[in-house]
Amino acid sequence: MRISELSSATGVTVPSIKYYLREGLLPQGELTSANQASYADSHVQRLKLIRALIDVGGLAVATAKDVLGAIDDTSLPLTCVFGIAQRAVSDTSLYEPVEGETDGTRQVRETIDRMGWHVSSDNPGIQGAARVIDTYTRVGHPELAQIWEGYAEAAELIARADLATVARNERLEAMAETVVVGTVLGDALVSSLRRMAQEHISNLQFPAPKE
Amino acid sequence: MRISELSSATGVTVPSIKYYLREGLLPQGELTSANQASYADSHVQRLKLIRALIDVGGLAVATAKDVLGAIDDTSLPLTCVFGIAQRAVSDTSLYEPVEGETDGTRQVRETIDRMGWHVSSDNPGIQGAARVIDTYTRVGHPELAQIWEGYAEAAELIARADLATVARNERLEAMAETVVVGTVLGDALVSSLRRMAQEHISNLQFPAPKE
DNA sequence: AACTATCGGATAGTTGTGCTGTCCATACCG
DNA sequence: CGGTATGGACAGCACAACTATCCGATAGTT
Repeated sequence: MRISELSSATGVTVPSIKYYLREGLLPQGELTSANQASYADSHVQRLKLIRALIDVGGLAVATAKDVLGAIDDTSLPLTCVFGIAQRAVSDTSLYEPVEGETDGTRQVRETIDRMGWHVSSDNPGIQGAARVIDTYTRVGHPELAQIWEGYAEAAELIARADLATVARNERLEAMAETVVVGTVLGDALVSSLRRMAQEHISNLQFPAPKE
Repeated sequence: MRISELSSATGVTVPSIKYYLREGLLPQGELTSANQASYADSHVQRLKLIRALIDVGGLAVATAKDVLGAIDDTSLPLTCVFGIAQRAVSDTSLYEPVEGETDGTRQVRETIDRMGWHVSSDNPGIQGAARVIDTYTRVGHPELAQIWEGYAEAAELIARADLATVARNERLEAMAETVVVGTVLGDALVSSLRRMAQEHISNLQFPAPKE
């Protein structure tokens, strides 16, 4: 398969494919001569995955490169892949360490205890959650900082579904990819479902007159 | 309060404040003469809100302008503000309409029915969820498309917590802002909690040897 | 009243990201 | 054998979000 066929098989333009090759997201094709290369089905799959991570998962190109590297490194244990995928979706200013002890970090620790969770202190979720809580108060909406109880229960349900799906996978070598795709795209799915549920519950609580 | 005081009160640089003024996110200060303006506490609050939406919520500047407009428009009913906030967080390629009937849209409709939700057909979550489902299959991980059951239950829990918090607000004129902040920042909070819960559940299912 | 720092407003420039376009020597295809 | 496609290098582009510079006016100190 040559580059133009790879392009038409995936809908990605040839210049973009060349860009991903340059950036190291897509492995080089097998060179058949000085300036001819052939691409396999695995390149089609990889390219679809790249676009999924970038377009649907919202990852930056450089971040996508990192998680693809984690998928390819078969020596990495699964928990490690999880961590890399988590850090990838968390690759925004949101997750930069909050300096020192804040109300947010305190509340997050309390909730972790209450839920009986066992979470390592470098989990990016801790920083992210603490920052959101602190922001709620900062913008003058401390009432939102109490929204926790429902969210934490829900997060545990989600994580159970996540792990059950990963465990159900029979092909062991595909599990790393499942973990990455599930973690990165799962956020978008949860948000989308939240939008729908919000409208439903909102209709129950504030019934609008039919137009 | 002059612009430099506004700057030091919020930690936002003077050029950035000028930029937000230009773009219409921050209302002009009251002109005391041809080239002197004074800013009030409301400007400090607004500026903090702007940075929260952009930095923590991840909104684009232009999108933040839209939701701020929705907060200010007191004639808008709350359900409308909800919709605008939802569309704001959904302002990525993820939510562009999927053309035609796909497996994803079919599965989303099924889930909506099963959950007994009442969701209008232009809810951005429908497009977003459908696209994620379709992407799961496209990248060769159809097993993830079954992750639904847990997610939908969890989304309903989250939405209940959201609505309960909004309803609990005593100041009616602040409810629109609560809705926006809760919707926009809530996604980040849910994702963060998901990261923590994932690590916890992952430790339960795949206990790692202590180093 | 002079002087200096700061102001608002306008405009231009910078940085980073994610492509896209052009070029060229080579290679395949009819 | 001639036209089209290829790989690779490099420059260019569009957009977003600032950031820097300049200007004449003004506020506050002296």
